[in-house]
Amino acid sequence: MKLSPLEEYGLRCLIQLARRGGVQPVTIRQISDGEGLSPAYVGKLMFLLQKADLVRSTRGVQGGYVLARPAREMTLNEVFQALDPGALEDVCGKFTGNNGAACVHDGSCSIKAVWKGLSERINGYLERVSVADLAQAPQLQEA
Amino acid sequence: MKLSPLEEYGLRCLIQLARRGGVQPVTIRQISDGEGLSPAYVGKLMFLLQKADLVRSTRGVQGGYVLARPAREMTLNEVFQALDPGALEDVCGKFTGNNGAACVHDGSCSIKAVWKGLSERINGYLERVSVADLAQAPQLQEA
DNA sequence: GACATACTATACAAAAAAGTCTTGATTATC
DNA sequence: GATAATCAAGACTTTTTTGTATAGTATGTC
Repeated sequence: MKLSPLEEYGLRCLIQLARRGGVQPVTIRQISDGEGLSPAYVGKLMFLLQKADLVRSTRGVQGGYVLARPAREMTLNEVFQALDPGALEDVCGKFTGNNGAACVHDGSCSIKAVWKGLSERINGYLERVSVADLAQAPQLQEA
Repeated sequence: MKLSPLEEYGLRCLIQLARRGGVQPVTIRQISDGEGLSPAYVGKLMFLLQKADLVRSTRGVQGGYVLARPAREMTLNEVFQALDPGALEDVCGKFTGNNGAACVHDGSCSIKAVWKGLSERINGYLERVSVADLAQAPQLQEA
């Protein structure tokens, strides 16, 4: 039950974009300097975020990245989904044990029900927190 | 934002113990057969669960494992903590980037506040679900 | 239109985690 | 008290994930 590095760092990059927040694109170099990450790694993160339509890129000399939408309308749920696809989903499909393709609990699977309830809770919380919340306040959000 | 295999499988083993629930110890072989896992792997899981005082073992011929406490008093929070220590904690200590030992956001770290809020939410939910809830009902718990 | 800047995409290496194996210790039964 | 059953603990291998490197494409400026 934890955040992956991709989720953590990707989120930070988005927050930095939101903070610099102008119309002027922010370059990978600027982001990587600001966050203490390698340019190559930031490139990969931005690639993932762009595929999920969270950032928009401009190439060439004055190029860089801007948020694709206002930070206020960008939820943590979307962000994590983009950076670690299929995380909170399909538990019974992933963990099947060695008995073959099907879950040994097939039919009366209680784990599935619990996990569903749990993931709904978590996603519910993540949907109520926007990137703007994080970008603006150093204080705890009581969303 | 996902469960690790250890958390998933370890939880299942506990549920199985709760279901068989007698005074008679359940052997590793029985658990591994029931869950479709290798005996060696179940051994490792039970080792972790015992260190956390969630199960109690008896050696020798009629040995095996029993729950250390009633399943009703055993929360998912404890279980996950036992199987993946330090998961929902200390994010800023773990992900520091390349700028050295300290988080580049030191001082005005908004991520830390957010993550704190998030982990409190999740733990709050996990504390309200017991192993007994999962062992008994195939339906969704609205805890 | 050549060149430098900057993103795009994939292949590769390194690190972490998962899962297996082996050796050892303990206990009931005969 | 010898034997078979069963857990204990750590070393080892395999797989997955993370992070890096590299080759390629687009664009603004001179």
